[in-house]
Amino acid sequence: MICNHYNFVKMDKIGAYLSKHEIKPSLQRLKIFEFLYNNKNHPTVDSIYTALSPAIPTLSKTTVYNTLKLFISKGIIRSIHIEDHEVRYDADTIPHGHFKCIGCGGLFDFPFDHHLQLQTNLAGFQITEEHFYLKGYCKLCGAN
Amino acid sequence: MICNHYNFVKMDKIGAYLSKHEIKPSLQRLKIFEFLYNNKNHPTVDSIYTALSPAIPTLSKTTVYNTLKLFISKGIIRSIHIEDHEVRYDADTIPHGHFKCIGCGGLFDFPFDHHLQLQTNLAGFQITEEHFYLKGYCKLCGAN
DNA sequence: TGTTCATTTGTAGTCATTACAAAATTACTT
DNA sequence: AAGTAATTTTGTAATGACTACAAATGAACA
Ligand SMILES: [Mn+2]
Ligand SMILES: [Mn+2]
Ligand SMILES: [Zn+2]
Ligand SMILES: [Zn+2]
Repeated sequence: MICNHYNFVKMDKIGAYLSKHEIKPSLQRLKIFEFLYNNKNHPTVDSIYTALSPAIPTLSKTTVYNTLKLFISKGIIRSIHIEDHEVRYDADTIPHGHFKCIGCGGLFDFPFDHHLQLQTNLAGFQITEEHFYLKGYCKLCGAN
Repeated sequence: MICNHYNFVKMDKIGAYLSKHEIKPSLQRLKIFEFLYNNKNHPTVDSIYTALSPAIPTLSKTTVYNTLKLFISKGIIRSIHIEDHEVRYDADTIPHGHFKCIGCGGLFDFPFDHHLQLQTNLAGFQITEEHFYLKGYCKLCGAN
């Protein structure tokens, strides 16, 4: 159920990855990206902030917002908008689908062939992003 | 480019449509659904409110919010969350794709075969909704 | 060390949405 | 038709996620 498109070996590789994308690897940026990389359940701003606060006691929620916005502008993470009241983040930028469970709130990855859909009447349109997601009940929450 | 999945002939048919879905057809509800039905550009709460205010001078934005929420709970419209700062609404509930132009902000329909994707590793998951959308530049905004 | 620049932080402000209760409208009963 | 109850609409206040902004901190460099 989990996509593994990238292959960092160690924490210190993340610094090089950020640098390669013109992002100076400060402590906060390293930790935030590391958290996103290790937690493939698509965290929210709040869950990132709550998780990192103990390790970085001075961390500000504004920094989390700013850093995620920076990451998005550099193209190394994506934001996921499924519910109107929550934004979730994903360090996996290779196109894949998402399943949102309306029971437990879990957000799961699944692969899909993103070239199947393009045989549609969008001639002359320039596509830069594609998003595909499902909603329903996951295996554990199955309503029955 | 526009999907036409439903076939109301006249305004007064909308009352029956609402009733069939356990929605008492008040003036506000009729007008709001009619507007959504006639404007397939996926309006926002604000554009609905602004458009209907002249005809219904007493209209409250709260009523627009409440009515849209009611329509969604009864399953006759859908909300579309693509950007984090705007929610758009669609009276067409039959699965179809959306193309969001990052130039002009336009949101266009396109058909797609929603059964193509389901050959994926989601065994045991109950799917209740599927959403597929693209972002990029429309024919008019084409960046070149 | 001193100077400059980039990053982080806390606070104040914004804005879309919601909660809530009063007002208005509709439905029902006598 | 008048009275009563239920539903719907409306306006205002409150909420809460996100942003703007400027001070504080920290890194880079001479
Ligand atoms: Mn993902
Ligand atoms: Mn549509
Ligand atoms: Zn679940
Ligand atoms: Zn356009």
